[in-house]
Formats: sequence, structure tokens, C-alpha cells
Amino acid sequence: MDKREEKTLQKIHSSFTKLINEKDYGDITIQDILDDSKVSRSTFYSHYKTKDELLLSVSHHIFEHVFSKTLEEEKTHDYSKDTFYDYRHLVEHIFYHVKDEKELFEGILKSNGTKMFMDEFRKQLSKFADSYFNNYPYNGDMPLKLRKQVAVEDFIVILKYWINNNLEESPETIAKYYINSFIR
Amino acid sequence: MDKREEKTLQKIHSSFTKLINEKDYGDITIQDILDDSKVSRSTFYSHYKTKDELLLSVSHHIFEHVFSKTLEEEKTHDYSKDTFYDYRHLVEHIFYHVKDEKELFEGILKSNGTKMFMDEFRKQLSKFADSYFNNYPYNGDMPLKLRKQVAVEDFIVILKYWINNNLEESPETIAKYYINSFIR
DNA sequence: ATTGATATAGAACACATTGTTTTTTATTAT
DNA sequence: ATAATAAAAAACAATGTGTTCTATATCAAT
Repeated sequence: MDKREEKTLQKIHSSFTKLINEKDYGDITIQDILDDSKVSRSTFYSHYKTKDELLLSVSHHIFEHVFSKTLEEEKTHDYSKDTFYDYRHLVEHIFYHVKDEKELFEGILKSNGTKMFMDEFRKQLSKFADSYFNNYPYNGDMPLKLRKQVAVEDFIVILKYWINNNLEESPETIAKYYINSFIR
Repeated sequence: MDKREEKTLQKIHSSFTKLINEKDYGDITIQDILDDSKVSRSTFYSHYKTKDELLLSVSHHIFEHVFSKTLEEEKTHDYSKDTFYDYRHLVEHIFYHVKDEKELFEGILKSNGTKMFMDEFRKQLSKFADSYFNNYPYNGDMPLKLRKQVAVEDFIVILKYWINNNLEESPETIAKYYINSFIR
């Protein structure tokens, strides 16, 4: 790749990483990136059609880095000979890579979707989780605070599954799935 | 409340609900809402300062509807006399309300955050989950597909907790939390 | 039914962002 | 050294934002 091109892409990625730590993805304008990176408008558009395309490029780059070694290890492993323990090491491996890329992960994970809606939703679900664990204390190894957050996210993922499935299951069935996920 | 005001707010909410089912929140412009609702620009701005403020208003409205009865029931209940079973009914109750508001929930839950990043992330995590459940079959009551999605979201919520906690725990500890959450 | 209050419509406005195009200049690969 | 090409700079139309103004319609209360 042309050195000039490489340098430009690096400048854009670097500014994006910086900006995503300052504000939500939706609030970052291409103009912001141009101002910060000192890359000209025409140059930016010669590389990316939209802001989303830039995000996609950054995402590919980062996940390749984080998952490549892990997936290679995993592919060559003989599971017939081994136990549970190896998955723990694989997961550790991923977390180590994430730690290397802390800044970008932090920025992007903070930059949530329809943030206000989901925040409101989570606030309500948290009250429910608080109440639950007051009455049925949690004995697992996580910090209670984390266990509650997991309970909140489990609710949301089950709900999303249900909606994607066109609400075919009865509310009773879905509720059972959720309740049973508490017993672990 | 003034009848005219009520009618205007209803038109705006209705258009928003319609539009959120057509495209992502970030792609909806105030102009879109004005065009669809036939509410004038000045009128819109007399009620909401920004698009986010509208979303907040819609969110409050919807969650009040969904959670109000549930939380009342829950407050007046005597837990010293009862069992696990009541929580199942509370959860059922919430799912019933969600079903009533299907359209709005569907639209907003589809309208994800930094969508492309998280989609990419979930794709990778799904491969991991596939591999795990091939080697250690799942015996619970959920459909396997849903169990995998829960595994993916559990990873993400644990990661978010870790990052919010400034990566204070070791990767080993965090990996242990995640691995242990598989045994349920 | 009349009246005073107020919500809405409509238009004009300055401003920012987007995405395209053109020309000029600088850098690269060979 | 040169031909190719990447970048910068500037101008542009189109679109969206948020504000302000005036005229009109609708409402609540008597």
C-alpha cells in the first residue's frame, strides 16, 4: 500500500478512536474527524463513503486482532482429550487482547444504541433485579452488582429473541426461560 | 391538557413509532417527523428541544405503561409467606404488557447502538458459543439458539462491567465469571 | 355566544453538515 | 527522472437544524 494512503488511514482511525472516547458515535460528525485528523474532505471521501463504513473498517481491524489467535488455538485443539478447563484459557486469552485495545473498546462499548430508551429500560429492570436478590440471595462467585447486570441483560436478550421470533411463544414460556436462567 | 396540544403530541408520537419501524433511530431526522406528522416546525420545537428529548418522552410513556402495574403488585406482596412462583407471574405480567406495545418495542429494540461494531462482535462471540455447545451440550429448557444468544450477551455485559470498573480485576478472574455462568 | 388566552401554521432566516467536483501541489514507485 | 497517483484546497448544491416572527384557528371559561 502507498505510504501516503497508509498514513491517511492511520490518521483517520486515530482521530476516530480519540473522538469515540469523547462522545457518542451518533454525535461524531465527519467534519469532526476532518478537523481532528487534518485530513481533507476529498481525501476522506476517497476512502470511505460514510461514517458507518469507517466504523466497519475500524471494527474489522480490531476484531481481527482480538480473535485471530484465539480462534487458531481453538481450531487445532483436540477436544476428545480434554476438559472444561481449556475454555477458560481461551476466554482469558480474549480478555487479554481486549485489555491491549482498552481505549477503543471502552469508547465503543460506551457508545450505546438508542441509549435513552435502553437506559430507561435497564433502570426499570434493575429495580426488579434488586428486589429479586433481596428475597432470594445470590450465592455465586460474581460480585452481586455484576450478577444483577447479567440478570438485566438476560432479560433484554430473551426479549429480543422473542420479538425476532414474532412473539410466537406464549408469555408464560418466555417468562419461564427467564426465571430458570436465575437458577445457576 | 389542551385538546390541540394533546392531538399534536399524539401525531408526533405516532409518526415516531411508525418511523422507528422503518429505519434506525439515528437515521430519523426531525424533518422526517415533521413531514410524516404534518406538524409544523415551530410547533415541534415548542414541545421538544431535540430528537433525543422526544425519544425520552416516548420511553417514559411506554415504560410507565409496562411497569406500573407490575411494580405496584410487587410492592404490596408479602415475600415472607411465599415462594419463587410469584416472580414468574410478575415476569409474565411484564411480557404481557410488552406484547401490547409490540410495535414500539420491536422498532426501538431493532434500532441498535453502534450497530455495526456490536454486530461484528456478536458474530465472533457466536462462533465461540457454537463451538462450546458442540463440545459441552446444553441440557436446559431454552431453545439452543436462544441459549447461545444469552451466552453472547453475558460475555458483553461482563466485559462492560469490567471496563466500567477500570479493568481492576485480572483477566483470569473475569474469565472465571464468564465460564462459571455457563454452568446453570 | 363572546371574549381573552394560547396553540398551531407558515415563512424566512443563519448556520452546520454532507457529499461531489475541479484544480493544483506533493509524494511515491519504478 | 518520470509517470502515476494521493492529498489538499476551494467551491458547490442539497439537506437538516434551531430560531424568530406574524397571522390564523381553536380552546376554555364565563
